[in-house]
Amino acid sequence: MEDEVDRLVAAWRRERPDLDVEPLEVLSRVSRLARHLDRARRTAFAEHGLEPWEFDVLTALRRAGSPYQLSPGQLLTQTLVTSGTMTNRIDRLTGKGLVKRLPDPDDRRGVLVRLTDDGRDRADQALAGLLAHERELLAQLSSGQQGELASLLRLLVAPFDNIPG
Amino acid sequence: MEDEVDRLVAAWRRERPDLDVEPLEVLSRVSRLARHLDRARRTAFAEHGLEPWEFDVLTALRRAGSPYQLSPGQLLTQTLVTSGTMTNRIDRLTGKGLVKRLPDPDDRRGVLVRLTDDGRDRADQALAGLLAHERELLAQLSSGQQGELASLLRLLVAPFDNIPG
DNA sequence: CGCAGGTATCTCGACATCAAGATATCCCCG
DNA sequence: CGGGGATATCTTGATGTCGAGATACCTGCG
Repeated sequence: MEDEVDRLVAAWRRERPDLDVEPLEVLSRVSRLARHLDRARRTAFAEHGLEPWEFDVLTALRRAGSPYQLSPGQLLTQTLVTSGTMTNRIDRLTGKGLVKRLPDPDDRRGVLVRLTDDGRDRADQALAGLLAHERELLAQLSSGQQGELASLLRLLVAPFDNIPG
Repeated sequence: MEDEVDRLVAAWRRERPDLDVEPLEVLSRVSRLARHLDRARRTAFAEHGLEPWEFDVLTALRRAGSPYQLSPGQLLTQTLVTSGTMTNRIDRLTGKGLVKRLPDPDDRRGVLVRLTDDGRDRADQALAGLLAHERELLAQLSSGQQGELASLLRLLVAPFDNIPG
């Protein structure tokens, strides 16, 4: 089955036969797939009354384990947004009663963001819903193919995640 | 080499051992990699005085081949943005002298967006720069691995691209 | 002890995006 | 030929994000 990137690459080969556009076969597919996934996630979360960005923050806290709290700085590295964005997100989630801010007892510059009980339940429900949707998308691939894909992607992501940038 | 998704999955297995979080191995990596790529692209394009969204539009027109023109609607499907966004983008690119709007001779509702000579040169330069950067990122993978990765990704993207959504 | 540099978070203004609706035009079918 | 639904583009208002800078606090060195 052909996809938009096949068409895109074919067009470049016609218009710019002097260039090697092979990298696009991988990286344009990653970007486009991510864009489609964003839309699908938005739909999936709407069933639980959450926005994708809310899910990202709540689940980061949920994963931290009891007492479900992290500093804003830790949340930054997990969600790949800037500090201004995170401040704003925490404000809004606080307004919805899903998280609350506590002073960090060990560092008076710092703050700890903690999940409320309601926030925890929402995160758990939305995660289950998301996984159900994602399993459908991945039904295209055998279990072995999924593992292989994950491994190849890891090779590309690891440099970003490990060499801080 | 471990990445953030490995840590993320391990955390879920600890916190929610009842759930099968396997889908995240693939799809969370796609989302995170796309996010890193966005940042890298932003840096690469800055060398040519372009924003990523400008690149997306200009290259779509460039790929169309002489006379380098498409309707806004055709640009929508290629760039995965909404119509309001595209109107805004065309306005701004027009202001920078990189594209111009022409009436569609065959449909008075319609418009054709055409690349200017300057826009064409910018697109060509930025593409060459982007490919150079992307080749570095992909140096982690052998040629065979790149092909395999591209094929697996195609399986996931194709349903979105072919069943209009 | 005191200061310089680093770190954590927040503030602010600019900007790009989206969703929904408005407007103009097309096209098929009766 | 005329009306109704589809289509193409643009408008509007709300919102989320970013980048740069401000503020408060920590830390190590002299």
